[in-house]
Amino acid sequence: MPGEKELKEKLKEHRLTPQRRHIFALFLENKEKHLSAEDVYRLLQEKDRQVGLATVYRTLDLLVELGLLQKHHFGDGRSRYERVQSSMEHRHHHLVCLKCQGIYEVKEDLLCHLERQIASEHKFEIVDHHLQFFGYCAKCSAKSRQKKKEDNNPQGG
Amino acid sequence: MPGEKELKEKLKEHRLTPQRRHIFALFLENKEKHLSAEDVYRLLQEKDRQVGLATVYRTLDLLVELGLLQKHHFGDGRSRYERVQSSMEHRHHHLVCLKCQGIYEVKEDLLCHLERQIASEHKFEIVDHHLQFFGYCAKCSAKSRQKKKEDNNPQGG
DNA sequence: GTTGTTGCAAAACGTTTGCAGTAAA
DNA sequence: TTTACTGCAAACGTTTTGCAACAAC
Repeated sequence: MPGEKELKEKLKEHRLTPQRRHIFALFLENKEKHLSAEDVYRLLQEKDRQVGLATVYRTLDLLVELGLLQKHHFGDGRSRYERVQSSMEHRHHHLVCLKCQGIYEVKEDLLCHLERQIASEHKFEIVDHHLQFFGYCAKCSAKSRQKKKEDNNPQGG
Repeated sequence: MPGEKELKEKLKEHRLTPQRRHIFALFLENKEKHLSAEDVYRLLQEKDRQVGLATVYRTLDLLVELGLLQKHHFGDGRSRYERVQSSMEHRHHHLVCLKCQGIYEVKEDLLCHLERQIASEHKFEIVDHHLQFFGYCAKCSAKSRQKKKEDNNPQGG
């Protein structure tokens, strides 16, 4: 399994169990996805790699602690997890569609400068940031414009 | 009550009830605070303005929908609400201390340019953004440095 | 008087925990 | 063999919901 070595190294005194391998592997297969605990549980079940939900939660916590995963809160009531790429690539932002709940990634990170400025101005030691843009994706935006049109001309114009 | 007119105007077809006035008033008195539903419930209780918890939740939802409050997710498992100032001032960011859970505000908004750029590049209609910096506030940062020192010299040096 | 709103209690939801059995080291 | 880990079920804290009583309009 690719990435197995990384997992083993990071685990250190922790044990390398099948459950932990399965969960980590799932994130390697879904690098761009933002999976909830429930997603992980369900996806493993579908692959006949059933892992108890409590174990899923405990493992996700552990992998975050080890720096292998990143935890996000997009405001839909559940936490979502994502593979942390190399530290170079790890900075990116999210576009959260308020209509379809889709999550899109923005690759650039243009906050380094801002981060330094804020850190020195506010005497706050920054270790991470989350930047989320809320709005409407192209698809939903088009639909919404369509609907507005219809509302203004209910007879159909 | 200051701001009452604004509430009445925004409510439109909704009804202006004592409960809604009390909750909105609480946010006018706590412009810089990030109150959870439980906070609102408890604070009103202390002021002999008891409102049922379910009503607190329903009202907070409504006030967000009306654009009077903003909902935040700082990752501590509960939603927090904050008064939306005039649209000019409404953009600001948060410093979340990972140690003491303190939330500090950064007044500037330097993302307008970035927002426009992302909107056009990704064909995403941005209506809001949340920018959170995670790290350690001055107080906790000092404590942490102190602790590290002690760990390196356990005999005390 | 009509209809939206409230408060309560119950339920739902995501998440955590206690514990006995299991398996990695 | 030791000790960490797992799975289950029960508990937890936050949020939502059904419903009858109530109050704003």
